[in-house]
Amino acid sequence: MPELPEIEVLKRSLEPHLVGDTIERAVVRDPRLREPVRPAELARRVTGRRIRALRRRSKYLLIELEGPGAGETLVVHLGMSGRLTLVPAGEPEEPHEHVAFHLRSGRRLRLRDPRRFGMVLALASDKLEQNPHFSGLGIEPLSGEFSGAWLAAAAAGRRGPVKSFLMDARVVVGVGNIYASESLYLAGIHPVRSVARLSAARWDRLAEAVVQVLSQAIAQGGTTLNDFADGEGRSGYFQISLSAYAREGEPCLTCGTPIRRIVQSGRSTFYCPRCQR
DNA sequence: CGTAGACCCTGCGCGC
DNA sequence: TGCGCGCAGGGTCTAC
Repeated sequence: MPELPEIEVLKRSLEPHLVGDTIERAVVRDPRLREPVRPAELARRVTGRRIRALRRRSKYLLIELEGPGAGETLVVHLGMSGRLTLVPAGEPEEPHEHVAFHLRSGRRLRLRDPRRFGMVLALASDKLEQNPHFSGLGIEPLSGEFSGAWLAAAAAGRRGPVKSFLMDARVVVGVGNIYASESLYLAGIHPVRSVARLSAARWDRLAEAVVQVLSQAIAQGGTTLNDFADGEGRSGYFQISLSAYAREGEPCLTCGTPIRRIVQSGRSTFYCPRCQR
């Protein structure tokens, strides 16, 4: 479901409602997620704490809680099928509901995740960077330091197709399967091309394309192919703007050549065989 | 060391 | 209608 833009949209939609509210109870209905939820530890770290701020790192939503010391951070990852929504108290439980946070305002923040690739855990805020999920993460593509030169430097001595490189979170975070195809299409770069064979100018174009695609997707509320929704259940509409992803056989918007689908590292890649070299 | 593939899950749409 | 198959936005581990 979610790549960087979807998590950013989720964060922005929840922020005004959550900041200032207090978590009164963490209810774990089904601990079976990618990493089993630890109910006792979760409750201990979040119960009674006021929500100070929301942040995003990579595809993780970070809910920062006040507390003694540096405070605690509630970490939520949506995996492929996770949905985090704010609902009124008394809303009936839905299938695949794993965790619900009861808030002082009476609302509930609940996580549903049919495929169970998601994650919920709480960490001491000052230990976040040392956590294995975060310690190896690469650069944020919407940060000022991200550039073609940065990508080129990260690619030095590496091999393999540029699409896999772009989706490697140790290099740059947040670019998943949809936005990798879209960025390469916009940059006019063939997804199979080796990172060892990209000029500096093309690295620049790629970095610009990534920034443009992600920014536009955020502005349009994310991509809803099946089930993405923000914290209040609203769908995104960037799917209307997709140029390559999920358009196999349909004409390229630039040259009319049918969009092609191939499989790289077990994931679908969509590209225009004429415009992308 | 880096890269490719398998794997973790459920649900949906499609063709037969 | 019902069934089997392929496919799905992610991350991690293993084998080469």
